[in-house]
Amino acid sequence: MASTAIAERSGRKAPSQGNGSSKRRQQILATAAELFAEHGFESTSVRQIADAVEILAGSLYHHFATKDAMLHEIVRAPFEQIVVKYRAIADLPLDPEARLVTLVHFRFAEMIENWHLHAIILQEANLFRRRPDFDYVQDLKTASFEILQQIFEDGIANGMFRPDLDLYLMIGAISRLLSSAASWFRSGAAIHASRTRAYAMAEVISFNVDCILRMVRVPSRIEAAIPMVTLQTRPSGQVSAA
Amino acid sequence: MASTAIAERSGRKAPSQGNGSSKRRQQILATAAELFAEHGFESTSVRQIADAVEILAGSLYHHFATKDAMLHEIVRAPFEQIVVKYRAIADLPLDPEARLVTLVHFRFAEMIENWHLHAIILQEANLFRRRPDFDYVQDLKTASFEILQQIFEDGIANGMFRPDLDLYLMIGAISRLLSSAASWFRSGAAIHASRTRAYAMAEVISFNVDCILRMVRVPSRIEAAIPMVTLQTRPSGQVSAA
DNA sequence: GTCTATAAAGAGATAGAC
DNA sequence: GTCTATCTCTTTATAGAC
Repeated sequence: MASTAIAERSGRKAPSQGNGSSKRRQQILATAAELFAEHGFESTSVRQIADAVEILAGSLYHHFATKDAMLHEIVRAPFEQIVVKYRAIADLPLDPEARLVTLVHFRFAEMIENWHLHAIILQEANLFRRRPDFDYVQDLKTASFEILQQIFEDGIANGMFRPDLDLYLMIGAISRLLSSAASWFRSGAAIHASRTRAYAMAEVISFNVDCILRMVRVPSRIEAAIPMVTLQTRPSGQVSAA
Repeated sequence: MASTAIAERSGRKAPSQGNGSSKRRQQILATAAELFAEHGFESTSVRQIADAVEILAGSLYHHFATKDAMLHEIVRAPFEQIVVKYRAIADLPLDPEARLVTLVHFRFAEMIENWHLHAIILQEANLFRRRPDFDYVQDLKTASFEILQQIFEDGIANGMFRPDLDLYLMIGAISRLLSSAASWFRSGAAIHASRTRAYAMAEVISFNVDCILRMVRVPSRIEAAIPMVTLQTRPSGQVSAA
């Protein structure tokens, strides 16, 4: 029923919009995501996107109903899938600290990999807050907050993390620390760090893990070894600890 | 010589542009800053600014040569003055940790106070990187980096801070932590933190100071008392420790 | 200093030929 | 699935009356 209603709404003669993923569609979306991330959604014109994929502006409307629809397609499903992966990691059979470290590793690497998406989520936060049709973005952010919350509650319960932690502030701080660090790394500042040297991603991740653990560990564990983690991602998309 | 050249360049008949600060000019700039911070520079039209100050769009060009000129006036001088104040605090006759804590307090409060400016600096980072006429923004960021660097070098030298600190990474992390925390606080999330309760600014600052000190202190000082700081700002703009 | 009026370019989107 | 052509609205900016 729902799908019938959607099909009726999405196009009079339904060209190829809304559903499948022809190569062309995916290429256009990837290019649009890149431009949105670089210049902002509202400052990117459909003409710029069209030029970049060597098509005429009008022809884009064969693939997508509106510019907004492109943004939805870039953000919604991919973000949902990412949160699913976060949850899988948080559910691994490891102690809370190891789960935290694994999640931090994964989140950072994942943000670099899907940089365009995360840059858009970060930069267009105002837009998403204003527009009700993007409410799902906030919902997904809340979901990933709660994933970290569970880890911290476990860690406090078993004495690894400080019992006086304000979880709301701490989780927010860690999330922002990570995404701003990824943003910094992606901007190339890590490489052209002219003042000293270049930084590899693993090094930046280790630095951030170290910072985070110093913030959350009980004082007696402040110098404990940092858990090593290797993640295995199966072809199915499932993750497991190595 | 330079000022003559600028006067010649800035306008044929030089209305009231470039120099003084009539009330009207300041009102327009304040409104523009608000809109730029909220919606982004490129997404804000001169018409929106004009509407907000109840004037016609064309009339704005009596006050400012271009939309870009407005942005320069909003960012340049104010940011320069802020960095001057950062430096004054870093030069106070206190031990390095007290100077760090004082600077963090001041920076956070100042970011909330001049929120529009900081939001613009944060959000339009891409724009400022692309456009050579905004190079001074990067220069000022570098200057405030070096102010923190001096404090950390002193703190490592006298044994208060970890000698294994990577200053480049740590200063970047702290700067981003603070500005993202201020952004979060300003967004109202601190008040509508529906899940638990509201947070006062002093509380958020204390939390961040605590996090920062845990990251930088030598392990033996991890639970040392946190220096209390009260800043006095004289009418002249000079600051001193109370 | 603000208005009216308008230029010139660019925006998002549509219709219909091929 | 892409093109040509075009509509309508909005953009930054200017000229000149008041």
